[in-house]
Amino acid sequence: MRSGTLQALLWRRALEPHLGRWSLPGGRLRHDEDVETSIRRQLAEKVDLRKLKHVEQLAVFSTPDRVPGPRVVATAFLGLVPSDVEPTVPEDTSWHTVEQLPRTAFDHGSITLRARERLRSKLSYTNIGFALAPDLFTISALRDLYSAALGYRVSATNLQRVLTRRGALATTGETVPPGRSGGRPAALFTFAEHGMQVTDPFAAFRPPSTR
Amino acid sequence: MRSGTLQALLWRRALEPHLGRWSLPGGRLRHDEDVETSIRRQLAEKVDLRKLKHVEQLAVFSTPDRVPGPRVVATAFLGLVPSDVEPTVPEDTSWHTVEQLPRTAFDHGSITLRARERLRSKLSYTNIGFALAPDLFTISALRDLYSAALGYRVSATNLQRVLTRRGALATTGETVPPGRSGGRPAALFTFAEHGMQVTDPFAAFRPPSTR
DNA sequence: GCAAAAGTGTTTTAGATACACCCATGA
DNA sequence: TCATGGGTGTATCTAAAACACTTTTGC
Repeated sequence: MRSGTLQALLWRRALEPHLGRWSLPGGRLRHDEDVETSIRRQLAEKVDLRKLKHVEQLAVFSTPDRVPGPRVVATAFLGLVPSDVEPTVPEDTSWHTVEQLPRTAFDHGSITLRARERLRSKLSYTNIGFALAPDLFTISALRDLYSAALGYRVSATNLQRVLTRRGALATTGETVPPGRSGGRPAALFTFAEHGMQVTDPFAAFRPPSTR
Repeated sequence: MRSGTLQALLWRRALEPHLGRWSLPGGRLRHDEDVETSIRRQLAEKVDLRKLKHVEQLAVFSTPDRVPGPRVVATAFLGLVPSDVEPTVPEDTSWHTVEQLPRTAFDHGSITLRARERLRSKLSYTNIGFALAPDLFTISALRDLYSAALGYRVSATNLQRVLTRRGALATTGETVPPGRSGGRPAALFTFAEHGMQVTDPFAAFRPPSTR
């Protein structure tokens, strides 16, 4: 994610079919690796992306004709990279705003939209923001990340309170000086846990309280 | 599900490896079908189960040594059958309480537990109860189903209110006479929608209200 | 009449939103 | 001293849980 929008990393296909179209990075599963190891390897080898803070399975896409030629079953993943990773990606690879994806190869467009959907729901009931944010961040920076991912303006006030009440945020004591236009220095926060945790397990039907 | 517990349909393996152990029904994917079509076909052919009210992907299990011999990648599903389906299953197939599963083949025990986890969360924020209940049911019958699936006693009062407020329940006007021990006749309800719907989309971070 | 089961009314609690206000800084 | 952005205090809203109470039946 960069510049206030949610972005997906795509690369241009160098082979038929769908030569020249944008596609999600990936490749064949080896016999000695599981699917998560495989996708991490592919991202490292093919697009030099090693700093994923979170990787999770999305779904299997298996319609027989989803790819021309011999049948290909794909396990799709959602992988998240913090907003401060250097954007150096290889030639023929680039980040694309999810709101206006280019024409993609195969079903990669709908896979991307499903990934966004998954991210959006997890932002609500987990601490998954840790995977989008740098290690240290101000609340307004975090607000921008959440707003971009969710597609609507999030209130910084409430974001801070909700995440704090849930124990997801930790204060560092450090601050950042204001810009030219002034304003109070912003405090720097961290996520308390690294690794996804469900922070709001019972949206309803909670077990009876034990008091 | 039957008799107040959550149950899984397992069949005894007739072949090595793990001959005689209980395993989840399934089989190889054909070239002309997607994974959901495939699992529905296997359930129909192998264990004569055709009345699934809901089927959804769980996850891919792909650890290289999860099955002895040549590598097998499995796409696991959660499939739900209403409580009133006749329990006629073939020889060597039977329903097992998930709380005390027998020794299973391969990783089928952990797959089953993951399925239960998925079901439990979806009971909270969707109308997925429709897939566990008969077409017509009393609130106390529904309460028993929810209680068995969730593993704790659900209040009939609050269950009715929550599902009603969310628009998931519909009244039918019909009632059921009480048993020998008396009591007020119970009203029969239906689920308003057949097909899973998210009924509580925003556990948090709802978009600003448009008023 | 009384026990049993179903269902409703009402209070309480918890987690979130909304919004007014105070704080710390640059120019 | 004033505009600006950061942060807190407090009221309000909403969904759910908790529980007292009423309804309708069998015996």
